[in-house]
Amino acid sequence: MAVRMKDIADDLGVSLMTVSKALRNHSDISEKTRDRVLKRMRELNYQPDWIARSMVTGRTYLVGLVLPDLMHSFFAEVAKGVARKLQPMGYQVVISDTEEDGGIERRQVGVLVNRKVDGLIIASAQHNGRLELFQMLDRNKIPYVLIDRILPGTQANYVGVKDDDLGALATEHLIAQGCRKIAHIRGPAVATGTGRLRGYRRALARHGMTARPQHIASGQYGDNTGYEAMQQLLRTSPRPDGVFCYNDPVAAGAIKAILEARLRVPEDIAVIGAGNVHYSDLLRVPLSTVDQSSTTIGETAADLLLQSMESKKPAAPRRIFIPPRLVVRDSSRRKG
Amino acid sequence: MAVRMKDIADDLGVSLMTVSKALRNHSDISEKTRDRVLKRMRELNYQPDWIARSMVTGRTYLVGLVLPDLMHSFFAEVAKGVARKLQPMGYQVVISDTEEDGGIERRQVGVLVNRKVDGLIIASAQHNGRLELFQMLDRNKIPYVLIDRILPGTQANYVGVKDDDLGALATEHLIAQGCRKIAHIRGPAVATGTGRLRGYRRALARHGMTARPQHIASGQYGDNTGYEAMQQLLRTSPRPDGVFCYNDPVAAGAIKAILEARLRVPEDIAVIGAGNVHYSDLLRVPLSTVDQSSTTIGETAADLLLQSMESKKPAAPRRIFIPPRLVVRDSSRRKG
DNA sequence: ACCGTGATAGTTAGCGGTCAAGTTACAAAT
DNA sequence: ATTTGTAACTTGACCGCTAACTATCACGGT
Repeated sequence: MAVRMKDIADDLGVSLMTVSKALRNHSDISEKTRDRVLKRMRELNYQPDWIARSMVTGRTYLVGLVLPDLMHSFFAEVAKGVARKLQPMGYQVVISDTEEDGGIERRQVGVLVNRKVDGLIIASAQHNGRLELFQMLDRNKIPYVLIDRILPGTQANYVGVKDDDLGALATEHLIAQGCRKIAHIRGPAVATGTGRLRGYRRALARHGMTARPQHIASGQYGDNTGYEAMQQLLRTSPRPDGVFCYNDPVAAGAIKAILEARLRVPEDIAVIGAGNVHYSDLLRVPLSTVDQSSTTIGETAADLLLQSMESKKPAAPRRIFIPPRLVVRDSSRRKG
Repeated sequence: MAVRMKDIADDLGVSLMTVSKALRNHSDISEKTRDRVLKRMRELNYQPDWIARSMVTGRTYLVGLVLPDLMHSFFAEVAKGVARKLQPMGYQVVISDTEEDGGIERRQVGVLVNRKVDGLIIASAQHNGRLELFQMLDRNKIPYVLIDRILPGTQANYVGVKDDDLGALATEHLIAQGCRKIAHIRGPAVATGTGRLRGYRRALARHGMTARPQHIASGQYGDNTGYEAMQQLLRTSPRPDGVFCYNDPVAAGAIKAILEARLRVPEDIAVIGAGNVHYSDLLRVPLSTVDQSSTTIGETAADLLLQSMESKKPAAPRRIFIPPRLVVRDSSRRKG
């Protein structure tokens, strides 16, 4: 069916090997022959067979991208960044949505490994057994880069924001806007959630305040976390005058609750989220947020992975932190 | 390094072929031998080498998913649906973001084809040369399913909503809510955009109205299409009392413009979008919309592709239309 | 006793490439 | 004239697996 090297070789009366070498610019082919070969390849529209090549070289030019949830816009953006960086280098991205399930994650990584992907980029779901999973990768010498969720206690390539800093940045901003009773709607007890909480506390401490326990709401109530957690916060006393929300969807829910209670944003309560999802400024009250440069994270992770894959000797793992960036919109901007 | 069939064969004193057959439940292996083989496989944690297998069978168990924009939540949801359906069947999804660029699309499809993916799911960006692209697929006998954007004038598997119906459904709803001067903010001049416009016109016609030319705004002004197009509509006379927007982000922008003009939604102007993006009800005015069951589209496309891939004889192409579903929220709900 | 048959296992050839070790032919060095 | 060198190709062997034959053996029918 398709054109093979052999066809070209027979066609030109040279050996298969000559064709193979010519294609890969091997030094011991004369310019004349190489040109003949390349010309004929173009004429016949020869496409090298990746599979056959993989078989002998062991490289697949496939990269696995393992994400907890494609629909979460943060991960979608990361995916975009990764793809944009890798495709021009001849790599294809195999995607895997683990639905935040550790079991699926382990299984999928396993599948990808025995598909012999050249490398992996993983935003790992929380689960015990993560450690072994990554040790397995180390043993098999498969380069990988973790993103977003760091795995404490291991050395591994990592790209993400420092969640502490993110939390601190957001909280500092609220303080600068004059808020003095700042609440936090926290995220799940994974790295990201606890880091942001820690940053929140740190910022308060720096200004001689402490977080009132009743002002830290955790919202594991399902999908409209933000809405419900905020309702709960509104009943506390003193009533908060600023809220730092774990992420933008939560913040959107919080705003909804505040407005429903006939309070104003930001005059009565200033709100800031995190993630800078792209619809943030389409909300009725455009949402202040902390941008974590999702696409950049993806691109950077891809770069890091490329280095690990191309270099023969395993380089020392690196951790790259993208600085969080404040995006002030109406939900936290107090004039004067 | 890894365990191969040969290792198991030698280990057990049988031939390689026996192992191969045992693994695949070939009928001419005795139960006893098969069990011995499988047992040893488990003990040694044998993982078949997909590449080697592909090499001889010609099947890769890879499916290409070609999308114009991963960050668009519709496509992200589709991707999720596709992955969810395909992964359990042993297929992996190779993703490709074409950034709405026909050139990239063609190139990527090419790459995927010579990677020998078993099938493709494509939401094609608009460009001339599409036809040839799909003819190429036909020639190479690669099963594929188009989604969202149909390609007129060809026979091909397709899954999506009928955009006419979607437009009509939205418009009928506005009419039912008492709107009499209904405007439309239209999308780009591709299948989706024109279909929805056609549906809008059809619904109006059915009720003896016609679309006033000034009430059809096209908003190619960049990213806040909806906002700007709505401002323009607000200056027309008669002022519309209902707007059907091409999609939800546009609708969100439109609402913003309306509220800024100190008008009320839905009392003064009712608004409906399309797509039911997941943040629609986080907006200040929860947005009415037409759901196109993105995940279902993905799953259905995957099913259809599975059929084409598994059956040897190429089945007649099918077009599956998912009925659009009205989701009424506050932005269009008029009491009484 | 002969042969056909069904159940089980083994052999032979690749699939389309690449790698490493030959083989030429011809020019320069001894 | 013989050796040596080198540029330019060619020759197997092999990557891990499967398809399509071929071989072996026990058993029953005639």
